Amino acid sequence: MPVTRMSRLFGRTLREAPADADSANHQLLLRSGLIVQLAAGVYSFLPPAWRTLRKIEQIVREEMEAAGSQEMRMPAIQPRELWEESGRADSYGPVLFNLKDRRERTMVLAPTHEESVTDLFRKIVQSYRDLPQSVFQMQTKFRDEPRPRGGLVRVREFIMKDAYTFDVDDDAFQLTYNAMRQAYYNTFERCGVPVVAVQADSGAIGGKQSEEFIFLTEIGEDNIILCSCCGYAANQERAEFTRGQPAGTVGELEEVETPGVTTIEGLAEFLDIPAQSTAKAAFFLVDGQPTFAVIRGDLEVNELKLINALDALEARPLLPEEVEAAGWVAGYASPIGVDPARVIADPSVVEAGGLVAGANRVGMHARNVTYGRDWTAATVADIGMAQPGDACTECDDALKMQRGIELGHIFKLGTRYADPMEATFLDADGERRTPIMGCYGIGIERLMAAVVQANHDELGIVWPRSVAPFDVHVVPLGGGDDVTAALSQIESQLSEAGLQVLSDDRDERAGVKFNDADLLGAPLRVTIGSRGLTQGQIELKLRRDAEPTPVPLDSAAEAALAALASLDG
RNA sequence: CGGAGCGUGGCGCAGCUUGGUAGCGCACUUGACUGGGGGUCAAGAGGUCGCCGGUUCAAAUCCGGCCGCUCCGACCA
Repeated sequence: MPVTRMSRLFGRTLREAPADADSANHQLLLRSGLIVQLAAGVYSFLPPAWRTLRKIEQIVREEMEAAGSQEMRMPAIQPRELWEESGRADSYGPVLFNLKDRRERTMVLAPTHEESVTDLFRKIVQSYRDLPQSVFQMQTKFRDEPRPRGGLVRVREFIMKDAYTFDVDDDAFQLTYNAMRQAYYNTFERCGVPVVAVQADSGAIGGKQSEEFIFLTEIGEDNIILCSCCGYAANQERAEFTRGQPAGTVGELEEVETPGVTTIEGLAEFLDIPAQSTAKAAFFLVDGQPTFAVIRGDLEVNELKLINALDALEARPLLPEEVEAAGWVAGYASPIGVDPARVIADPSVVEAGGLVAGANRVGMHARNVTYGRDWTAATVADIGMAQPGDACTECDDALKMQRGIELGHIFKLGTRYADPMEATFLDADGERRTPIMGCYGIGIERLMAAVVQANHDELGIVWPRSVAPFDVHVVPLGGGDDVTAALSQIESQLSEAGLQVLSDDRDERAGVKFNDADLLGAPLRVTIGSRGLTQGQIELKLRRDAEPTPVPLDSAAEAALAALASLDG
């Protein structure tokens, strides 16, 4: 393997990070000259970064193949009709990069490949004898994200590993899913990034159950609810929680004057009652329909749960004028008298008994508002947002919340795509059946960012050996004949041993070379200087260690291999 | 899409309020010295000050419009 010369390396290190970079990984990736931004959410990956990305890809590839998946390739350019067939042209619409070919036909740049693979399935698979099937691809995908951010964390053009599986039934699927789940743990472990699997919402991909593999870090963009007692972990989007003691009252419905009181906090204070004794109304436009959501006053509505409970596609808070048009009084709204078909209630208000709610008149609230007696809702469902401190549904311990980055997401798709696209097979009885699909994604560049975030210090990156762009960073000091001779000996011994070697052949001072070596973060540094050579010694230093170790020049290569081997354990 | 901020040499920034020859640090080139944690000295190269328009004798600076980038939110594997 040829030695890479620092003087020839395409890219430069920076002493100061560009002002745009916020997180440690983004700053280090820029400072070390690994990535260069071209546009918002669009980056170039210079040679060392590309080496790392290929190593990550290879780990992913090995684990996918070990799980029985076959690598393949699918088109990035696709006719928009394919997306209309699955029904996602609209739901995924704004994220799709659209383009027209010379015949004015509308094409899209694929953001993901469920449609493509389902199309392939129906063209290829006819019999249960052909199942199960598992394929994967690592390709560039394109998403016109509303807001790229965090360096490589959310970008618009990125490599994604996606695997897709097809099984004859739920039982068979579960085996496939479990194997993939294990492959995910293996993959992240090998890349040196700790992850936690959490229950998640399946979002625009669709389907029934899904789990995200989260790297917990303060720079993450997802909120993760965790129970340190029993291990429950879920994205806040769908986390469940116990609602605590109801604080309802018993009595006749009666109105009470509450001038100027329009918030739950104000109401609780004005009437000297706990927020748990109040009902909160929140108004949403759900798939175009004004919807009245009711939840206990101390809780917040989780819009995603709301959408899922109503089997809807989208929701947003109503604008003030829309609230008025619906006949509701912001700040004093009451579910009493509202068409139950437009009301959705959280169990917290149903179970509580009498609560203080609005009276649908400015300046008036009502006491003892009781579900079932005074009002009802067509839908009663969990629409509450779990918060840190809420009780775990499994063990009643207090839940915690941490930020995290979603590195992988695995889904049970069920028949979400096979149904609309009419992908079927014949079973042993000659009956036409629909395959149970799964899909399994990993963002490759995002994973690299997580590797850096999880493996750095104040001086630079500390690459895990498995994905380091170079195994060894050789630093010759001075250009004396003794150094030159030892350098050439070491370089050839290390590269003949199969190591990837970066050699700093620049005429720079020691400090400059050491700082760049720390920044670039190769696991092992080999320092060759006259000072040591007079005793026949060179120095080895693991990047993660503070101090170098002198070793005899003659056995330096073996010592280097041993030092690297010590990292793999 | 709503809110905030920023666009001046490769990177980090000053200059703008009060219009008048575009500056500093790092990096880069050449030379000398130096040589184990971003060294010193000397001499250099490099910028239509994001773009377009306006005001003015004169615009980086004032005014209008647009574009780009970042952050918060919305949204989003």
